[in-house]
Amino acid sequence: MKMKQKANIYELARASGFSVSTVSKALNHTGRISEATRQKILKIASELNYIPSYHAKALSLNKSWIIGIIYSDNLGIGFSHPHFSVILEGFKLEVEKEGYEITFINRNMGNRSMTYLEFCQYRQLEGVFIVNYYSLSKQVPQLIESGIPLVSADAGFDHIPTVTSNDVLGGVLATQYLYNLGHRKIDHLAGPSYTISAQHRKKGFMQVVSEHQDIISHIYEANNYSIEDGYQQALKIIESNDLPTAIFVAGDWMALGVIQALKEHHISVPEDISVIGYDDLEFLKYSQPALTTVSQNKLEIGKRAAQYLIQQINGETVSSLNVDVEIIERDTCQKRL
Amino acid sequence: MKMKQKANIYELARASGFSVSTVSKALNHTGRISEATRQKILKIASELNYIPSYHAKALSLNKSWIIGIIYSDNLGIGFSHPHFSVILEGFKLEVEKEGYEITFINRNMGNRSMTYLEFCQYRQLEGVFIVNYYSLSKQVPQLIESGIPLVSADAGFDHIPTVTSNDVLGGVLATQYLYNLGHRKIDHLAGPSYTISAQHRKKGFMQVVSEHQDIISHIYEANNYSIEDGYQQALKIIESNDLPTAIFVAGDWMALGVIQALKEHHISVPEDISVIGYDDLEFLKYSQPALTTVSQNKLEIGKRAAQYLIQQINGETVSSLNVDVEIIERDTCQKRL
DNA sequence: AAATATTGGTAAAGCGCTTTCGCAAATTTG
DNA sequence: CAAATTTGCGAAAGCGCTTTACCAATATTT
Repeated sequence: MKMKQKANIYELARASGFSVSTVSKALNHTGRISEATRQKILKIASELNYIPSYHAKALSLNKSWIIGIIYSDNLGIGFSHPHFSVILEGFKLEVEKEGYEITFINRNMGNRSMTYLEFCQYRQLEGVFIVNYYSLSKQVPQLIESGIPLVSADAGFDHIPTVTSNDVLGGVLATQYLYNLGHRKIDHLAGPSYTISAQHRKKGFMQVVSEHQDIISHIYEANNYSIEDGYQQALKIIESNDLPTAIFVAGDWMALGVIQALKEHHISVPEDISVIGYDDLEFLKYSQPALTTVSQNKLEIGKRAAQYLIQQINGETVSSLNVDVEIIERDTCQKRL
Repeated sequence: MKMKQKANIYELARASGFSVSTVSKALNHTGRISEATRQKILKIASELNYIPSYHAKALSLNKSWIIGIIYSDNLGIGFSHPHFSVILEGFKLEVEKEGYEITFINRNMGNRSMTYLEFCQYRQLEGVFIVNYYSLSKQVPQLIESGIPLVSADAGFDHIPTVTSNDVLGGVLATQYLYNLGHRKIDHLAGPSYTISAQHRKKGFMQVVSEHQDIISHIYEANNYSIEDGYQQALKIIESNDLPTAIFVAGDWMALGVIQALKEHHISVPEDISVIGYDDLEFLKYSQPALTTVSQNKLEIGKRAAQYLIQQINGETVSSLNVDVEIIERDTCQKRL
């Protein structure tokens, strides 16, 4: 077979007998040309196996169709992060629908090392999605200032449209759920107070508590969302000698630790104590007993973030958004008579 | 501040008094120019906040510095895949070290829908990393034929350099481990036979069995690697009324199902039966009891795949590679006296 | 000191595409 | 049927960078 590899627009022009500009118009469905010549050119293009050059297009049009991703992973687990990786997945699916690609913003490409902003300029990115950020996010203010469209899925910067779970609602729902099951002694194991999410979940909890005079509650606070911390804090609850009948734990990992600690002290879940977690980590539906939890709609968060970013790229203004959460009823909560 | 946004090479030329070609040489450290003028130009470049244009560079140099990723996810879990997402992470880290970016090959960009190959040509990709593939991989042969550098982390195509775990070794190690613990009645729950990995693990198992006359074994086979299938197959083992003292399960998910089934039949792990899994899924170190398993070095697989691909991009020829696996001793296996 | 080699720099073409502007031919209007 | 409009197409400049080929000015060799 004689496929002329990588024909360009000039060859199409020669082969078709039309000019380069006419060919361009035919391929892009722009400008004024007759349908007849358009079809002729298209036919030849397909015969010659024509594929346009992205680089030339991008240079000429000054548009990259690429969105930058800031995915700072200081846990060292990268794509495996059970929360943010799903959000990123939702984001990717949505932007691809609109014809955009994603690329990871990386501060040290090859030899040269760049700032976030420099990379954006270098690659002419259309916008940036900040999935999450940690220490190396000092460069974010510079991005904001530059005026490039931004959206985030991690609370923290006030000046960026942010799409996150409605964690206050989550706290409310979880607590109400336990209350409606008949629980009146409900403890809350909060996440680390320096995280916005932990603050909000706690706020939701306290809101429900204040609405019901008959709830007796204690609040404990972990240093991070780890299984280990959940375990340690549960020990405190046990030592307090004032066991609740239910615990709202601000994270699934911690909930796992809590359940383990209870088990070791022969306190059974859910018979003695009901436990509800938060996050709905994929694999915990298989834990024993399967964890009841508050599910964040991660795919939806990613999707909405994508829409918000694209709207900004198109010149619209957007604000922040809280995505609803829902209770996933499984086996770690029980009616209290 | 008067930052002239987006100065280009022409402005550098005018500002410095040199020609465009000289400026280009200064910036890229190529050609023959004096160190003095080079410094002058560099100084001006930094003053003017110069950032080159990727598109112009790529068009001119005919080099994109971008590697395509085929990550067909028919499980619908995308980045969260516990095996392949880690491999991808390792790959990404390694190629970024060498100055490459990754992008996801996507067959329907915006309106136009492209084949894998068309996308590669459109974006002038340097090479392609096939992380895994499923149904829509029919286009892969076309890629192979095109001669673009390829590497895969999923066995299946003979004509692509592939980096995978040494699953035969894994089967051998797991079985030997049980044997050395004193087990002589060892069953194997194999993965679905249409997967290469399952075949290899089983092969390793059978190899050790054939080396020891005193091993009594049965082999069961699941339809997929799911927890559910593990559960079902375990029931068969239990019904057989010829319980082994140890089971080598070809996947962690299945192992979870197996343990659950045993538990429900009051057969305790590891006291009555030892169980060893395969994969070392991140979160299973927290299962109860913590699963002993064969760990695949996923980051290493990704890293080596990256190196192999870059070597091909640089014109070298590479073959396939098996990365070593290792036993992770935890709590589901026990000495048999 | 003449012949040769090296150095420092530039002009210009090329990478592949888009788009404005202009012009002739075809079509519509009054 | 002349005038005004619309249609179909092409020439050429522009996007921002690299690189070859060439030239003049130095430096090095006999």
